[in-house]
Amino acid sequence: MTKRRVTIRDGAKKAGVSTATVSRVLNKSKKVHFRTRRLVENACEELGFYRDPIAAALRTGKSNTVHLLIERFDGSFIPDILVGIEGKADREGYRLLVSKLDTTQRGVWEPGNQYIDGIIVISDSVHNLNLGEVAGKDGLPLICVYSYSQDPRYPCVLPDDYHGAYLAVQHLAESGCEAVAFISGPSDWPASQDRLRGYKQAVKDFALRDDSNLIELGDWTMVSGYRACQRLLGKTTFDGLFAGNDPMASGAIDALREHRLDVPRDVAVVGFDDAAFCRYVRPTLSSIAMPLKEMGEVAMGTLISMIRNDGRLDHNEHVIKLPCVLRRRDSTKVTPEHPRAERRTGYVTSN
Amino acid sequence: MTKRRVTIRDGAKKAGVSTATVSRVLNKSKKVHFRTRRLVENACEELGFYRDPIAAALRTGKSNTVHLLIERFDGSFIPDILVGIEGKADREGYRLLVSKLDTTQRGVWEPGNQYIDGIIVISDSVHNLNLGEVAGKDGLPLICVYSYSQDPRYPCVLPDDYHGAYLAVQHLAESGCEAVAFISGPSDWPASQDRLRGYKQAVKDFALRDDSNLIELGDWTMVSGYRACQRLLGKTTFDGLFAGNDPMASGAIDALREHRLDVPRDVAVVGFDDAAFCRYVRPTLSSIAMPLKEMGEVAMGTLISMIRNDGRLDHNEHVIKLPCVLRRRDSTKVTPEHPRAERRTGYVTSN
DNA sequence: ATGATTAGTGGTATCGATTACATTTTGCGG
DNA sequence: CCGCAAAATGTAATCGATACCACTAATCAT
Repeated sequence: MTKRRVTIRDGAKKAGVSTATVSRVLNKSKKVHFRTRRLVENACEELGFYRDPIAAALRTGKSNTVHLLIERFDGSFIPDILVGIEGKADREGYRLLVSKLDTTQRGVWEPGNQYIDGIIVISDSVHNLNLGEVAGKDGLPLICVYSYSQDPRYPCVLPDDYHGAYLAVQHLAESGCEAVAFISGPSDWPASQDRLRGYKQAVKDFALRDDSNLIELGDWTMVSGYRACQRLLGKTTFDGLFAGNDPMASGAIDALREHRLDVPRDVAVVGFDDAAFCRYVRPTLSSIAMPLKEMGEVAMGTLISMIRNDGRLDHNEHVIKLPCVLRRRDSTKVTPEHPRAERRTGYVTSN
Repeated sequence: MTKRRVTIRDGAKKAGVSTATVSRVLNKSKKVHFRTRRLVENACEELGFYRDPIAAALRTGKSNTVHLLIERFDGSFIPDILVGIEGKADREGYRLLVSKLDTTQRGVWEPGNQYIDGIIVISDSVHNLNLGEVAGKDGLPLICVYSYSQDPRYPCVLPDDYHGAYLAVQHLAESGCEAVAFISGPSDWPASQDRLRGYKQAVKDFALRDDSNLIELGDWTMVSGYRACQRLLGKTTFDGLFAGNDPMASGAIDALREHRLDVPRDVAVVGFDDAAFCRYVRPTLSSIAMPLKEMGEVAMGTLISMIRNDGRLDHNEHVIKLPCVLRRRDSTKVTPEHPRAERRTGYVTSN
């Protein structure tokens, strides 16, 4: 406990050079003779010396730390995004500080700036959030993941909802569906709008029944999916269903079951988000998986490049969209007895 | 960009006092006249001055930062634990640094100690992990969550698995079951052992059928639960089933369904962990919920008290167990047509 | 050979807050 | 109104690494 820290001075003395030289070695500066460098490296090695990042941060004003602001830790998509962020951060030598978004907003240690080099916001409701305020008046580099940013100073990384929805409907079409219903999330969410666009485009491209009766709104919850599906069943018929997220798909399946409709025989169903429970419900639920890990990696990578670029983004587009992928499961399985797919073979377009 | 930081000296000048006094105000030292204090507070307020935590950390050697080492970010129990940890940390004025356990172990910035005051390890497989090594030779205060620690220097916070299992079996008994099967996790996991003990005790206390044929092993996966249940069905009969976790319960239900047994009519089922998907499977799955948020809070609280106590734990027991709670859902519902519970009314013991 | 570069290195002020110690002010009994 | 303890405040060294500047030695062009 009484043991003093090994400082750069100890290293310098041991190597018989000045602290400045040791510092240069530590920072991989070019201007050190390779013999000296080796000398210093050995001395530090022997002493077990490592630079104190706190002292370095004080002097340089750079802490190699990124602050992660998370809206809800228990959002199901968070963990995978974190995996991506952490991996990239680690590889690039950045530390990660985390806290809850509102915690930080109410200013507990709000302008405890200066020791973070950038900010990543993970939220799904940033449209009612002032990013400029979060970045602080010092205008720290900031990027958000999973939510739109209107402000071009702050880039954002998003799943390509349009493309994901398109994939879902394409899959249903290729499974032989001819009328695909869509249960959308609330229409004021950018994600909902994009998914609706993707749905409509695919309906057109695959010559599915184009009918506004096939579209209903939910509020992302399971019960809203159940009710939306009931409304659909009350006014029209369909053999495919695309839900804006997995809980709504789950609720819809309940409604279908109540109407004695079998999934996937009578109606094939695709959800969105590829939540963990897709593997546990029966039938297992086909879904669109967002590239969460990649989103995290890209966000971290972009932020780092902003940090190194004096806080500015170098490329033009501040909205970065990453492609989703389809996860096929039983809820869209084509069984030998009901080879819907064959009926439609040939309709399938490119892409 | 060229704007210099507002320092303690600016605050001191503005308030007409010395930096020492400002510092004392900042640190809520008693020895400041309340008039001076107000003066300083106003000055700082006006200037928008906040102490630079980096400088403070350099001087004091305390950073008010706790390092969170997470084994797997995508473990389903992580988010709720984080909620607890973050909340407590925020309230107590601690920052949270996160990284992956193995990332840090392989020494990337390993002895970048000195700027963290303590460590929290979140892992479910710490029995093959050297905690002393993680804490470093400086012996930083360390606590683990969700995993056992053999070393009394490092406390751990766990769910009370024994009690949770007991609750599950009690619930099945009270729902009218007379023979409760148990699908255990691998027997080398401490959690499995505790849950088995809880199961056995409840079987005794509630006078359920005591039969080693009712116990099978799985490996936590859904398919292992399916197979274990098949084995059970091949050698015995039962009207209740307790699975060591939710995926195994889910697999078991598949096997039951294959055998044309209805859940909960023929067999009532309880899982463990209260995973998110319990609400989405059909029937919805009763489960034992671990007090994850509380575990996080208690871990953080305990760690902080260790930090303030020179790294040592003040109370004796280094294993802290928190009670689980039962979540009743449809997989154990007693229907009017099958009022098993009534059959057993009166058997119910205390607790 | 001379002056001009440049590579390599050292000396030391500095980042901003804390705190041991010194100093001043206040309070109070007599 | 004195004296002395307690309270309040100031002075300045310090934490450890960095980076500006200065300096030496080596390289090079003419």
